[in-house]
Amino acid sequence: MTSTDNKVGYSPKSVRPACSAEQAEAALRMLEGRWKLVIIFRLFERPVARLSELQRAIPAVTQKMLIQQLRALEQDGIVTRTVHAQVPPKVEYGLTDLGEALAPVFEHLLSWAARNPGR
Amino acid sequence: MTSTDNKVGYSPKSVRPACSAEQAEAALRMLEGRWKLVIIFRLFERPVARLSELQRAIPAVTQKMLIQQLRALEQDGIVTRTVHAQVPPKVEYGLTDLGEALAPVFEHLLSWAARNPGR
DNA sequence: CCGCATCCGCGACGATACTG
DNA sequence: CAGTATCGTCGCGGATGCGG
Repeated sequence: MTSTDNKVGYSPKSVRPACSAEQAEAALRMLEGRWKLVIIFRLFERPVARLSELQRAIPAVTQKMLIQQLRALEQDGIVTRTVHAQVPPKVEYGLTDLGEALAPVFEHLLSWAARNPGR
Repeated sequence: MTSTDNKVGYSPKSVRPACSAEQAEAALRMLEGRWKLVIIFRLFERPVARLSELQRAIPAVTQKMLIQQLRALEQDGIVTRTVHAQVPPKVEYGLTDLGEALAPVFEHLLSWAARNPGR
């Protein structure tokens, strides 16, 4: 894929929709937000993570935003939230099937990240 | 810090990093924002688009945000901006090689969008 | 100690009107 | 047609408090 002659004959769309524009924008809405993609990315490398673990894995995020975005992701059926009623409290987060279905997206996103200059 | 404990043994569903976490988060930063992904998505189906065309394609976005996000994407080397000095003014936007490299990401993202319930 | 909610301040974002 | 200016709203960061 290193050849640049791929641009020749670039008349049609290089990305096939595969879904309606409304579905696409709806999907983008549930992935937008300052930390959602980062959270999902971390949940891929640690499928069952406590809140404190996610905090340690993503030091830049505040606890408030972490909880807030996790709840939103839970509402959208992307992450699971399991509360263990005990002392000290223990809440574990994970990915649903829908969340794990994002794996190929992240794989290509990460290879793209490795490709770009970073700026 | 980057030497995170490699507690392997996870199921094969995990995503292979393929790049550093810093690169990943840097990449996510340049794709975050309310409309950037939608704009890129539209630029895939219309590789050379004027501002008014993008406005028509994305009715929900305001002109201010459209220009603002396009400038940010241009700064990050994802979209190109071509000004034609004439009357009436004509400015065309397109994808750079880096932007077009996002194609596989969008393909999987769109198939994921078609899969999820939408909500 | 861990998970979570609340109050405050700022910057991103939405809506409208205006300029070249 | 492309872009700017202005104002109001809301997402987000920071700090604090509270229950288990």
